[in-house]
Amino acid sequence: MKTARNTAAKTEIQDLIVTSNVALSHSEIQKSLDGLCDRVTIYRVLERLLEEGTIHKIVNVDGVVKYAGCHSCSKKHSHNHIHFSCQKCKAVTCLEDVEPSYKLPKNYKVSEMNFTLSGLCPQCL
Amino acid sequence: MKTARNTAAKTEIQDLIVTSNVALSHSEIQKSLDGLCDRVTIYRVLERLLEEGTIHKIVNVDGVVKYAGCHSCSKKHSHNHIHFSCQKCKAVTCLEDVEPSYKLPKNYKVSEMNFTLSGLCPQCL
DNA sequence: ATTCTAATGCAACAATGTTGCAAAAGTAAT
DNA sequence: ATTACTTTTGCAACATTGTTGCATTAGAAT
Ligand SMILES: [Mn+2]
Ligand SMILES: [Mn+2]
Ligand SMILES: [Zn+2]
Ligand SMILES: [Zn+2]
Repeated sequence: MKTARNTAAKTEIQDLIVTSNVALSHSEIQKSLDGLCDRVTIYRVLERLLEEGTIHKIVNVDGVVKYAGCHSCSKKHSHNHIHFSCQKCKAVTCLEDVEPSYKLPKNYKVSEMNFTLSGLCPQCL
Repeated sequence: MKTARNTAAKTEIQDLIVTSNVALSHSEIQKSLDGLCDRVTIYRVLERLLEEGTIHKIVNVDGVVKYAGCHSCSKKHSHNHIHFSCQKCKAVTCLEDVEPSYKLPKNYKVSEMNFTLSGLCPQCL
């Protein structure tokens, strides 16, 4: 069996993401860590945190990948919430309360969704 | 003033995308063109087609950027439709008829949306 | 045919992400 | 505390995707 280990890198990265009120990109995390560990390690830690269900991944409209803490996810990711990407302050936030509704025409089996709105956030409006 | 010109590359790329019933990525287009023009030219043609409002850009859940023809866009892109990304056949399609509804909590100004569902398409179900 | 300039090719670069492998460091057992 | 096991890391090397500068090519209007 595989036994996960607690390392400085993992603890610090997890703390950064979960504490933050905006989603963070790999490069933003790297900047915050200030040389605590290698770039590759950050990628691998993020991968582990995703598998654990601690964080979730957001692909922004501009293609930038960001990470945010999970709140109502226990082991299985169930993200049916919207993300908002501010074009001015560049902040990407989870709108956990906003669940979109839609109706698919034919036989589709949905297992994942990625819904990002972009524009101006309340602070920048 | 700038006067657009019709070139072999542009004509071919536009035809490929508009004709296709699935969204195409840069690399898929490059493969189809089979050396007709340089990689960079493809990027620049895609940029032009986007500005012209002939095609629209889709950032998939996996981060892959795809391009599809516009149908109800006249100069201004207005894409309020959903995209579906099949995890089996990898096809990304426009579901032009499906318009999601949602209600944002605070003061947000939305100018763009990117909504992609992934799972199994009717063919793969 | 001449002229103007949009469009292209090429090389060089940057950003992001992945992989292999040896070294380092958790963790549990002794 | 020491040992043994295996996860995790660092480093180098690589792949993919996208951008930029500049000289050259080639539409299209005259
Ligand atoms: Mn979220
Ligand atoms: Mn579409
Ligand atoms: Zn903002
Ligand atoms: Zn399919």
